[in-house]
Amino acid sequence: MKQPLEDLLRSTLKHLAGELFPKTALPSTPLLERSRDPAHGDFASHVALTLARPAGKNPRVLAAALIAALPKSELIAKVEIAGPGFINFFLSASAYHAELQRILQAGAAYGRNQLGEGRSAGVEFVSANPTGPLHVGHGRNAALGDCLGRLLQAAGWKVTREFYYNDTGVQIHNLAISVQARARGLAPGSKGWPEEGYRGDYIAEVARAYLAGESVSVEGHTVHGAKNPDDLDAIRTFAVAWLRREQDLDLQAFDVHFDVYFLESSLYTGGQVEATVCELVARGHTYEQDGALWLRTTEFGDDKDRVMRKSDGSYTYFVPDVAYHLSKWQRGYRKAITVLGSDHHGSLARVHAGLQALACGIPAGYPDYLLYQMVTVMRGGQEVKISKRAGDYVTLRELIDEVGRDATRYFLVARKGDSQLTFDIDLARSRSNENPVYYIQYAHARIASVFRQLAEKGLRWDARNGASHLARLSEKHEHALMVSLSRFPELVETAARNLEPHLIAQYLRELANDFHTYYDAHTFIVEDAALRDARLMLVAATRQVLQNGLALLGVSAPESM
RNA sequence: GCGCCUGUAGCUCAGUAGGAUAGAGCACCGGCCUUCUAAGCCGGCGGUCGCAGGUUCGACUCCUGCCAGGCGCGCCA
Repeated sequence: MKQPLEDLLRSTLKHLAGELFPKTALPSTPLLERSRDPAHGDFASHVALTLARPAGKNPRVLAAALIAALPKSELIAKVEIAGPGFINFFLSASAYHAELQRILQAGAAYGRNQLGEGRSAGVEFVSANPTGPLHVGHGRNAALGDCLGRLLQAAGWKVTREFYYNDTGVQIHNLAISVQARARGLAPGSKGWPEEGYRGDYIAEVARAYLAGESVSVEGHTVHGAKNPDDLDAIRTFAVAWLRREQDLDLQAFDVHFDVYFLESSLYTGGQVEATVCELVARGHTYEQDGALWLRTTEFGDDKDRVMRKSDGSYTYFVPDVAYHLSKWQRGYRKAITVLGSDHHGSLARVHAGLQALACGIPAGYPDYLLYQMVTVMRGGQEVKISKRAGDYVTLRELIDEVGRDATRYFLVARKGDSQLTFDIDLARSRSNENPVYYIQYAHARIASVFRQLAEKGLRWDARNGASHLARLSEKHEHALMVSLSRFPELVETAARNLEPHLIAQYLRELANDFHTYYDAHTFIVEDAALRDARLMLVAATRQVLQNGLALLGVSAPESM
């Protein structure tokens, strides 16, 4: 709804450019914004204020000239100049009526846009190493990444969800020797227990299954427990598969699914790590010092140079990181997003620098990062310390079991990533009625109930009749609701562009509020068929947008509660 | 010491690429169920947008400097 008006305004301005104001002064930023105060109309433009200085004219004079040049449009009922030179647009009722019809015609597609133009986007998230169950922080990552994927799909991107993990290396070695110790009957802390071992009870479970010769199927292959506690390779393979499967079960319970599992080890076996280093050396961005090979990342905005190959000949983790992100580009992702805990933000500059040093056409900001701050968990009024090795931490599974999938997802995406999140389990559990997700779902359930009631009364909704009597929707609550509905596509666009899923959560709460207010103020199932059908049209459109919005969050839209 | 992030109502947080009188929820006080689900609605209370400068017609928003908190600064991953 905003776009046609924006286009109209911009083309009018282009027409006036050079005559009323210098051509170069035309801003590329949006010219329109939603008015906060209904007294200011539906949309407001401050373009006259912006142009006043370069034009050397009074903004109100500019505004008047702009309005005079504006072509007639069915969308616009009235245009006013206000204050120092704001232009306020009052949309016609028919503009909103047309939008209602658009919502019902588009259905699940309402709100989508073509920002991505069908290009390929890779969203990498969770990417937890298979050394233990997923915890709350992974939950935030999973919720953000999955919603982002949904948002980008809605914005016309072809999205691939990718999970990157390491199946070798130090942490995995610790995992293997921990399972081995358990298999030999050792308990954490006892004599012979490895210093860096993982102490959680789940390790004992892995050891038990290994000794019992159980089999594990994950990512399309099956691993059998070799039973032999001395075979560390077999233990490692089994443990990795076991924990990967556990994670997959958690993620499935969270309704999060991946298209690609990418193993860090494949970058070594496939030669990409070696190739990346050779390329960087060939580009002349490296030097040797103290027996190590360094990359001059400072030439590309990093604050210090980085070691790529240690003096013992092995690579630092930073090299596969670069090779991995290079592979994203090579695999066709024109947009790549890495969802990452902000405690790892130090690696951003390095990866960006490494990719730029390769000078292979990757744009400067590639990949995008969606960083999120730590989640602190409160239980019994106390913070639950997260210590993976001690095995004492809140798992994602526990949260889902206690709070429910919908509420957990909603909570974890409802806040901006860059603010810290306190997840109070007791509150979420014992006072779940106050949870905003129920408020939104309740609006949807109420609508479903309205249509059930209608059927029970032997009535049916005549959509065509409703469509021809939309002029009957003249109450202020109806107008407010129509305004909110029409904002949805703008929200999807902004949220996708800025990688901000929380905007959708925020919006849905407001939309639900508009609906509940309307519901309490007016009865929908009235005698007057014209009014009834028109109101049900608005209600049906609300249901559709609630569904579409909840779908973006991966939260269900229940028919009853 | 350096870098990134944060600081908005008693608490938890929004504030959509600088716009008009800063908004929700919770908490607290007071109203609303013989009528489509009260998991709801309405009203009230509550603010020096961390502090100080600067840019601008206009700053919660941009810049600088301070203060406070979180995270990160290894030939660890």
